[in-house]
Order: sequence, then C-alpha cells, then structure tokens
Amino acid sequence: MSTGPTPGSVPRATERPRPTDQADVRRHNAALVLGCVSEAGPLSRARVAAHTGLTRATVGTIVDELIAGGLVSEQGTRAPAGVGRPGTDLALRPDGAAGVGLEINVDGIVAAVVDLGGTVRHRAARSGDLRGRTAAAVLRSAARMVDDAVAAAYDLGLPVRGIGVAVPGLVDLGEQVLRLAPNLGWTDVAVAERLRSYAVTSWPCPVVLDNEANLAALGELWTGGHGSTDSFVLVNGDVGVGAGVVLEGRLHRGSRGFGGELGHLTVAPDGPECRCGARGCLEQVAGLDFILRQAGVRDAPRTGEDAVAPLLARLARGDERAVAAVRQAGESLGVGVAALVNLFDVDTVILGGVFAPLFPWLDEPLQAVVHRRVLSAAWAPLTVRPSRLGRDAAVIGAAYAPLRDVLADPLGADASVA
Amino acid sequence: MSTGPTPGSVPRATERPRPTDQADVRRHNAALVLGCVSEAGPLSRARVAAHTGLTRATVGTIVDELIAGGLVSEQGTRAPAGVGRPGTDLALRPDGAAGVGLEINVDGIVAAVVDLGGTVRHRAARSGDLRGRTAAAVLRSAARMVDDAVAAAYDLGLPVRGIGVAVPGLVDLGEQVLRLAPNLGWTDVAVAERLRSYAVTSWPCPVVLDNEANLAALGELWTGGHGSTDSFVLVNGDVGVGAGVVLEGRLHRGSRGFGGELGHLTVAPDGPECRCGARGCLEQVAGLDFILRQAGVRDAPRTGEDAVAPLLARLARGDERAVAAVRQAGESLGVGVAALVNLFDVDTVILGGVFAPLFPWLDEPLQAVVHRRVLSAAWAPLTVRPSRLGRDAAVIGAAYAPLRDVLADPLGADASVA
DNA sequence: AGAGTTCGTACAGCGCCTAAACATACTCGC
DNA sequence: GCGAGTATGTTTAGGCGCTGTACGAACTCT
Repeated sequence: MSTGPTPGSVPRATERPRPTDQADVRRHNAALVLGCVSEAGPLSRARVAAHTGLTRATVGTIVDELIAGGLVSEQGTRAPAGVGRPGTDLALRPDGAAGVGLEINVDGIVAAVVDLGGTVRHRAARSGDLRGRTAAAVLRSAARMVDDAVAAAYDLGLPVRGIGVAVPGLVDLGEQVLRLAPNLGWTDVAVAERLRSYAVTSWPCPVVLDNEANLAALGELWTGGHGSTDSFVLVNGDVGVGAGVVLEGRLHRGSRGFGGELGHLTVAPDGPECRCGARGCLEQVAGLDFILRQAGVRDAPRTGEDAVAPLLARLARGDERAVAAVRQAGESLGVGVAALVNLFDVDTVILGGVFAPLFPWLDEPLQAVVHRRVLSAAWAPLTVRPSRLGRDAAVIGAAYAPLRDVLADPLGADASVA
Repeated sequence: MSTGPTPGSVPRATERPRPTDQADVRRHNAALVLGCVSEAGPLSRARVAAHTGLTRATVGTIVDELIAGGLVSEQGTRAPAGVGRPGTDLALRPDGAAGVGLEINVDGIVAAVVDLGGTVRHRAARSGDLRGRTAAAVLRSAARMVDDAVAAAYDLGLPVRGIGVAVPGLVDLGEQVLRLAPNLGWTDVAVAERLRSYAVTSWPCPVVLDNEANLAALGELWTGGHGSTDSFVLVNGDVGVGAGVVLEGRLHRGSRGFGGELGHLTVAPDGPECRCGARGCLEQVAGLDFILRQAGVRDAPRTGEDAVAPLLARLARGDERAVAAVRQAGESLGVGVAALVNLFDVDTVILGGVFAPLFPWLDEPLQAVVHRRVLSAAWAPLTVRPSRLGRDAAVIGAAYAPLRDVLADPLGADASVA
C-alpha cells in the first residue's frame, strides 16, 4: 500500500533508463491483456490471445490474476457463434478501480470520483472567488471535499487507487510542489503534502499534482471518446488562451513546464498591446475579454462558464454584433490553429473552456482560415470539435490519472477491496 | 542477414503493441549496457553494473556478447584508482558498425559512410541541378555512389548495417515510397527498391527512406553534440523554411508527415503574398529569396550553399544593406521561433541550412524578438546556435539511422565482419 | 606477507513465456 | 442419438534470463 508518488503515465522529473527483468515482462503483458479487453470489448481468452499475440496459456494465467485483482470479470458463456467450444467472455470491471480528482481554480473547487470506465460516479463543487483566500484555508476546504469523495467511493464499493490534483499554475512534478499560481497568488505550495495533512480520514493512496491544462488534455485523451486520434491540441478559452498538446498519445508539457502558451502567438502585429508586452497576441483578439467587449456584453462576470451565458443568449437570437464578435475570434483562432497544424500536422483540434459552447459560431470562420493558411489542408482534413468533457475535463483527467497507472501496471499495486 | 526494413528509431506505419518475452528483456538490457558504455566513456563491468542497476553477472554475460558482436572492446587494465582489484575498461568500438547515408536533393547527391562514433569516414558528392532529370537516371547514379560507399566501408573494415536515404519530399514510411517531391517533380517513386535494383554489388542490409528535414534533425540529435538537450527545433533555411521538431528525444513528423512547415507561419499579415496563397508567411520575410533581394545580391544562384557566398562577402566587409537584410530576417525568424517556444518550451533552437553561416548576424535580433514575445524567456533562457553538421546533417542522419537500430538492439542483427 | 577490498565468473534458483498435449464443450452430419 | 470435427481453456515440460551467493583473482595498505 504505497503512499508516495508512483511512476506512470504522468512522468516525474527525468526518468533514468532502468534495467528490465521478468517481472517487467509480466507487467507489460498484463497491461497488454487488460488493454485488449478494455478496448476491444468483451472477448474470450482465446480471442485475446489471438489479438495480442500471446499464447493461450499465458493469457490464461494473466487473466486469473486480473480477475483476482478485481479488474476483469467473466461474463458467462456467450451464445456460440460457430462450431467448437464457445469461450467465456471477459470484460473490464468498471468498478474495479476508481480515482479521485480535485480541481482547484480561481473560481472554485471541484472534486469527483471517476471509475475505470471513465464515468463520473460522484461530483461536488464549491464555487466562489478564491483569489483573496490563503492557501491554508482553500486547501483545508479542498481536503474536506476529498474526504467526502473518498467516502463516496467507499459507499459505492469503489477501491480508490489514487488522488489527482489539478491546479492553475506551474507545477514542479518531481517535488510535487505548486511553484507559481499567478491567479491565486500562491508560490511554492506543497499542495499534495498539505492536503494530506488536512485530511480527516487517512488516504491510502498516492496524491499526485499537475497543471490543470495538462490534465484537461489528458482527460480528453483518456476519456473524451477520441476514437483513433492520439494527436490533438486542446485549445482552452477563457480570459487567456492555453493549449494542451498531445502528440502520438503523449502529452508535451515542454522542457520546463512553460508549454502551451498559444495565447501569446502573434496574430496581428499591429493589434493591441498585450499584458505580456508584445503586440497582437492571440489572446487579445480571441480571448474572452475581446469577445465580450466586441459583442457589447457588459452584464457578465469576466471569467468562467457563467461569463458566456448572456453572450450565448444573444447568439441564440441572432444578435449580429455578437455573431460578428465570435466569428472574428474564430478567425483569429484559426490563425493560431493553422500555425499548430503547419508545425505538427495534428489532425484534430478540440475547443474547450468558453470556446466549447461557442463552437457552432466559431467553427466555420476558423476552418476557413485554416484552409487558407495550411498547405496540407486539402490532403489532410482537420477535425475541429468542442470538448466532450467541457468544464470538467481537468477534474476528470486528474481523477483518471491514477487509473492510467493501474491500466499500465494492473498487478503492481495491491488490489484492495473497498 | 535481413534485407527488409527493420523496426527501430525510425518508426514505420502504426506500431501495434506487441507481447514481451525474455528475449526482449535481453534486448533491452543489452541496449542499456551498450548505451552506458557509449555515453559514460570507458567503464569497467562493475561500474556499468552500478550505473545501470544490473547485476555484475548479467553485465558480464551481456558484455561477452557485445564483444563477440564487435561493438565493444576491452581496453586492458586501467591504472588502479584505489584499493581492490582494478577493472578492465570497456569502450565502444567506433568501427564496430557503420551506416551508409545517401542524400538526394535538388542540387546534387551526397553519399557518406558514418561509423558508430558518429564520424564521417567516407564522403562523396556529385553536384548539379537534378530538376530536369528522370528518377531512373538520378537513382542509377545514386546507386553507383552507394556502391562506392559500401566498397569504401569494406576497405575500412567497417561492417555496414544499413543504408539510409534522405529525399526532399513526402515519404510513405510504411511502404517506403517517395510519394511526392515537388522540387524534383517525382511522384510515387519506390526509391529504396529501385536503388537496390540498380546496384552493381548486392547490399546485405536494409535500405530505409525518410524525409531529409527529418533526418537532418535526427542527425543533429544523434551526432550533433547536443549535450543534454533532447528537445530542440532545427530550423532549416533555404528558399523555403522548414523545421524539424524533436521533443524529449523523439522526432515529431506529424500524423501524416506534413509537419515542420514553419515557413508558412504567419508573421506579417499585411506582407507579400506567398505561393501557398496566404499572406505574410515567414518564408516570404526570412527565406533566402527575401534576404538576397533585400541585400541587393543578384550575382548568385538562387538556392543551396553557394547562394550565400556573395552575401557573406558583403557581410564580412560590413555592407550595411546586407547586414540590415539579414537582421530583418532574424527578426522575422524570431517571431516564428517565439511561437515555437511559447507552444513547446523547447530550450534550444538550431539554425541550419543557409541560416547556419548567417548565424552571427541573425542571432542578436532573433534573440531580442524572442525575449520580447516569450513569457517565460526570463526564467528559461533559450539557446540558439548554428548547426554543427551544417549541410551534411541529412546525410549523416541518414547514415546514422541504421546505427541507432544497432544501438537499440545490439544483439538482434548479425554481427557480420567486413 | 597477510588482511582487506574490489573485480569478474560460476552455479543454483526462480519467474515467465512457449509449445505440445489434454480435457472440455459445442456444432455438424448422418 | 451419436460420433467426427473444431475451438476453448488448462496442464506440463522445457528454455531462457535475471538474482543472489559463493569463489577465485588482482591489487593496496600496513
């Protein structure tokens, strides 16, 4: 029952190459079998063997262990499809493991429990401007919510395998410290450690910290129903414009964690001055501030989901000024997206944050600009779609992160029962 | 003695997850040991064991095989540094394996032999505009040069483990076919296959095809003396401006091979129209055409290395117009580099192609723009440097590609002696 | 010269995968 | 209804690679 940070899909610091032994072979093949069962639906042992390339014997022993671990269940004999002995179908047990996610943001805290199937089994939110409050107060409150989530998971019979925490700032993954959160006004907060110390119940699982934009992108990758696409960019819109870049199934956070600053791409060199000092940054001509101002919306909060509600109302009734404002933002966004596509040839762009509800109005001008500016657009069509997870992408990503570790090493940790 | 394409560092098509067995353990650990010897200099078996985490016994048997394979050699007993029996140092045998590289470009063909240490042991070039010539004629000539290179390697006692071919166009890695080379006017040429058929001697090793920009970036990564940086962008300047993006030691070619089009990033929306249809593309305000025109250089070829010679002469004598032209290009380039750094937080940018010799004049304005436009520039300084391999980056990358396969699987292929 | 230390190798043991054989369960055809 | 045929799942022997321990070798220090 480990309590420290675990290795896994969310990399820590620099990974030194390690030696391999038979245990790693088992690990790898167990993950292969579980992944096969998880993705290719209910399957018999023999089919899993054929699909993975392993022997039936090997699959047999691995499946036994996975069943013992509670991650896989037999579904009784399937209706026989042809001649020969029919196989017993194996299926992923969605309640075989769960993760707890916590998102701390400027406008509130959200906690959630997500099971192996990626469905949210528990969700609690506490809204309110956190900018004035101390880290201690906020984290105490957040720890309470995690306590509740852990208890809820227990009641649902879900074994909690880890707790993921999403924070809006620069995170030191190795030390698990939030180095800088400009919007919260926090510096060097050991979030994971302090959460644990404030907890009423003791959490029998690791607590892992990461940046919210990164976790949102991972959430989309893991549970967003991405289909076969493992290269995409999640463009998150709010006052700022951020991007989470996933290439070939791997999140790229940049060599120092400063990546994803799509908002400060130059779009209009003669445009307004940005807070970063440059001129014509994308976020000045596609960010929430710009859209609301151009649309003439004044009666709205200046950030978060609620900010777009009045705008959406105007768009729905066809307010020309609002439509023009959003379309203009869409064009600017198109320039940024075109740059991304030119550089990385991602085939999918996902619009999140406030861009998600605005998608119907953003889509067409954005695509038009991309087609005009991207050489390969004709051969390689670009899919642009709104985020399916919406506002909860980061919490879901945070909650699912420990579950990725389980999927990558199904037999490694203890398969404790709730 | 396999003749087909091998798996390895240059990925083919989509890789399905494969099962693992003890042979893979051996492979992995052998690569680990060889990598340790290769990077950490001459080392005794015991030190290798300590460094890798393997047992001395395991290291012993692996080293025996590596020595038998000719990749590692014992260097006799080292001067004892302290108490205890001194160890016998092991070192990488640079001549234990070699790769042949071939670059086919619009202005000529280059072939080279590179050994495991990354040094060029043989080089032959044939200049001349290839745009008018048929694929058959060019490939026949190229095959002859590869024949010569293979013979030269044989004379040097170097066992050739593979042949890499760099071409200026879109490559289908799975089928090993050059789909489209606009500048050569070729479409759907099975370069590898045809080279082999034109060869006089039979090449007892795989022939692998890839795009030249990608191979140049890999060449820089593998043999460019990059130190500890495994995240960088190689910006290649000629008439067009391309980029090879390497993040965390992995080259990103994009989901369909259209990546790296830095040249069509929008830099000046009100700038001149580009051949791609958009306005203000980087390559219009930083490409070779622009620089030569602004500098007033007319007596030069319009592409390739020679094109910059007269420009360099003017720069050397302080011609103001030339200096201003290059500085202006540097500023434009800075905008593109700033975009890259904002998005991916790479810590190093390498200037290749015609940008390499112009580096002294490009550097300062480029850095100034980056500092103005990149939020994190103050915390995370950006290293900009010229390519160390220069014009030969692509050939060297092509030649070294099969050697990466050897390093990744030292015992897999036959260790044939020359 | 002997004690202490480190290096390299030999050997038994264990885990994991493979291959082949075997028991099981169902369809098909008569 | 019953045997032949087929596919599933399990069992068993065998091979391979890593680990831990033991042992000989080589060198320094006292």
